[in-house]
Amino acid sequence: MHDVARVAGVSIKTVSNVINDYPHIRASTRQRVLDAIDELGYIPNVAARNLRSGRTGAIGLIMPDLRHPYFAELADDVMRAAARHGLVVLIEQLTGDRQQEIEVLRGWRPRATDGVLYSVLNLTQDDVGMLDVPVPLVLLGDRIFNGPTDHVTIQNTEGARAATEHLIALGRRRLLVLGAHEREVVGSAGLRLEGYRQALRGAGIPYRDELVSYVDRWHRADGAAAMRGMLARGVEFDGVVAFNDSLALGAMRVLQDAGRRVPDDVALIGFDDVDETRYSQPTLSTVDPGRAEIAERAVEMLVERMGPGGKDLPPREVPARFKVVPRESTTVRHL
Amino acid sequence: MHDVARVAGVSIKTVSNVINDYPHIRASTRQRVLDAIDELGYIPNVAARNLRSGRTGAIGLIMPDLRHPYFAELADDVMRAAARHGLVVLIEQLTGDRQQEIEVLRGWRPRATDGVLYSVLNLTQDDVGMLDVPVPLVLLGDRIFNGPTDHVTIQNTEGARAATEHLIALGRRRLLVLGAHEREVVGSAGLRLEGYRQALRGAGIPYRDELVSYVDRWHRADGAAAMRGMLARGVEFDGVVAFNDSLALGAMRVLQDAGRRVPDDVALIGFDDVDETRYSQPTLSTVDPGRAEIAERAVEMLVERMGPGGKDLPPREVPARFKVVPRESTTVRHL
DNA sequence: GGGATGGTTTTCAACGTTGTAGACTGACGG
DNA sequence: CCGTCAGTCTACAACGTTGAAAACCATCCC
Repeated sequence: MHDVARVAGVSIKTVSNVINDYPHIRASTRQRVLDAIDELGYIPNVAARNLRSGRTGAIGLIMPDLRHPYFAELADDVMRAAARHGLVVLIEQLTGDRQQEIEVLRGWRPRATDGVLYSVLNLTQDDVGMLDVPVPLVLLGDRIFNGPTDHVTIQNTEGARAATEHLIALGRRRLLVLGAHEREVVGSAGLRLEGYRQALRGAGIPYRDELVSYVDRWHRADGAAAMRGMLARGVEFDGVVAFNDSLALGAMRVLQDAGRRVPDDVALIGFDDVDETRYSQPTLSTVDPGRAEIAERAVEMLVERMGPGGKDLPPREVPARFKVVPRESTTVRHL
Repeated sequence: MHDVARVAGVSIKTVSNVINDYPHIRASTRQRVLDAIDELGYIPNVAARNLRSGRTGAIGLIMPDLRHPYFAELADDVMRAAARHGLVVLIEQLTGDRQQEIEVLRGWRPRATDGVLYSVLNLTQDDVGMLDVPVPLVLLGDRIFNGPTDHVTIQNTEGARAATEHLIALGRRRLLVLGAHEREVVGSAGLRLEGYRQALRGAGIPYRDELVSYVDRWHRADGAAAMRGMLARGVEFDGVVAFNDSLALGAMRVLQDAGRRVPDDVALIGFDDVDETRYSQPTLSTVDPGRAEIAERAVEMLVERMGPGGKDLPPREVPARFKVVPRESTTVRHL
């Protein structure tokens, strides 16, 4: 920067002003500085800028690992949205371990960014205190309500309810659930289960616990294992509400191995609308939770909070628009 | 840090020394400092540290977007490997635009990290000059050879050849190729095509251009479209070598829609061994290019280069071990 | 002509840390 | 008793940038 200043014949502060688009600069001066920058191939030192200005130009994204297609696609959406605001995204993966999650929040990373997007996983209402971090924070997803922060929520209950109603509309009555979590109430699993129950209630179908499969993790392998367990126990069912697409796809595979036709014998619906659902055999009906909108809004809200006066905004909660996406796995062929 | 020093009754430099594990510190002093740090909840300022020390603790990962399951899984592997070395990963996505790719390399991001992992996409041998960046660089994948940098390579030719031979061993002779790139020689597509040709040659099967489907991008949708095109043209084939799993899965879906049985009518093999291949219907045979090993080795090599004397190491090229993973899409059922 | 005005540029200090070099301390050998 | 030495600790400056405030400089108006 000193070199640039010397070449352009100005002070380093003027170079700084040019770089930062300070308005009151004579056009000719600006041009001389820009030329000098070009000539010398000068690139600002990020660390020094961060140190002096207190902002890093980066936001953190704390989420479960990228192996989940949903989170990979969410990360992609977030990175694109952030790029539109000139921000870089630092991804921090959660292992599913509650202790690690708390350490991540308490750790230095949040302080190395201007703000944090946090796709909550293992924390509960009791952990609200944990969210009292010194940087702007926006939550994605579910779990903690009445927190001190902004929150872009997936409409878990409403979405699961709509998914379940979709199966009921096909005439299915014995509806398996994949992905429930024991004793959980405020997480995705708990909320989606509630949606399922609401739909049953609405249709006058009794809720039966034997149809609920408790699955901790939501990978394909878990869906496959859960379905194998159900089949082994000889449970009868003609529809499956899976709490995410991976579970649904893992389960579908097992169903087909067992000779059940999808959707004829068993109709199947997932949750998340990952790209993969468009290419499975059969294609998977699912609930689009509004992922792109979630990323977009979350970044926007974070940017607002990072801006001047952002600290004084009251906590906001924005529900994303969801919609049921019917595909082949719930489309009974006309024979 | 000043506060910590005051509370512990030492100079700030001693605090710094404790934090950085400087060996010559009296145990009692260290303890007093640690206690003070704890008491005050002190966290080092990353920007200041970066500025003073010249290192950022971050490495860049330049790659195509995370929507490709292969790259999402690779990013995950890289992040885990980096974490083991105490490094953070900054992901930069490529759009597929050659100009953007050059800008990314020329841009400030590489300079904001201690080193860069670069999963080459659109550059060719002619662009070797572009790689002359001021930070340590390790290439992942293919494309540029005899570059000035370290290079962890996928065994594209050998892998594709083994995949093709796998189909030939099943007795298939009319082998479709999905994912070739026009006139390309040194990229994944070119190298994999070469492997395909080698396998045909080895088996005395003539190479026929009508069986080669040129597909620019390698998403599921592209595989589906390519396969639709082939079917529309009435090309006859009994096996498909797809240059990645997404292409294969997209194509498989179209094949099944068209009433072709996989693998009975058409055997199908992909490339990458993404998780999804284990759950498709039927499961997809593929080539495991050694992704975990690639991430691991690449980070290791980058760390070596970032260390003292790293600049003087000669460029190294490490081929990853690959292996064919046979699954149902190439396992003819015994009827 | 002098002061007010507003655009343009500069000076100065500071952000929080670490590298360098040196100061202090006690133990030890001569 | 002094010099040496290893082990500990500290003073100081510097990393490259930007915020605050002041200086400069035309222009304009009374």
